[in-house]
Amino acid sequence: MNYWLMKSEPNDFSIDDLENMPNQTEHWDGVRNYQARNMMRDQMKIGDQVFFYHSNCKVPGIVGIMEVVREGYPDHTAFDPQTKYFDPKSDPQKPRWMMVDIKYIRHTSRTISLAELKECELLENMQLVRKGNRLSIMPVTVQEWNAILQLEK
DNA sequence: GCCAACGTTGGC
DNA sequence: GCCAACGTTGGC
Repeated sequence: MNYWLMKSEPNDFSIDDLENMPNQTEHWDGVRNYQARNMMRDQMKIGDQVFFYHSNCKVPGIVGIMEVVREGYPDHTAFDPQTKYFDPKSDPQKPRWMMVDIKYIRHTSRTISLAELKECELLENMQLVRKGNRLSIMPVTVQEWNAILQLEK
């Protein structure tokens, strides 16, 4: 099993929104970055555990845990001119963008802030805390995963 | 709102 | 294939 972290702007889609979805499950649409796309297409497997991260907000940080429940398939929002994620270059016969389905597991007991993650020595090599990191999906090692769960307590 | 970092686009 | 221009991300 693999571990991941996925970012979302809470104004757009928050951990509470996910919890309130039917079956507490939603497709992770709108990713328009090839590296992130490749991870969803090739590496994310059913049962993988994922941190939900709130970005671009007052206190950026980890707010919950979720699980992959459907593996990579075409992101249909790329085909719909009505959505802000429309991409005319994505052909339904040959989709450019992919997504996975994610199911809510729980909120963390509190927001584990980016500032706190940056202070943790065990996490100093984590992609998230590196300067200039802009990937919205990234792998988390088992050591990092466990270190973050320790921080939560 | 600013701006650094980074990805993408497109002319050549 | 290079690289300047441009757009986006996201912390602060």
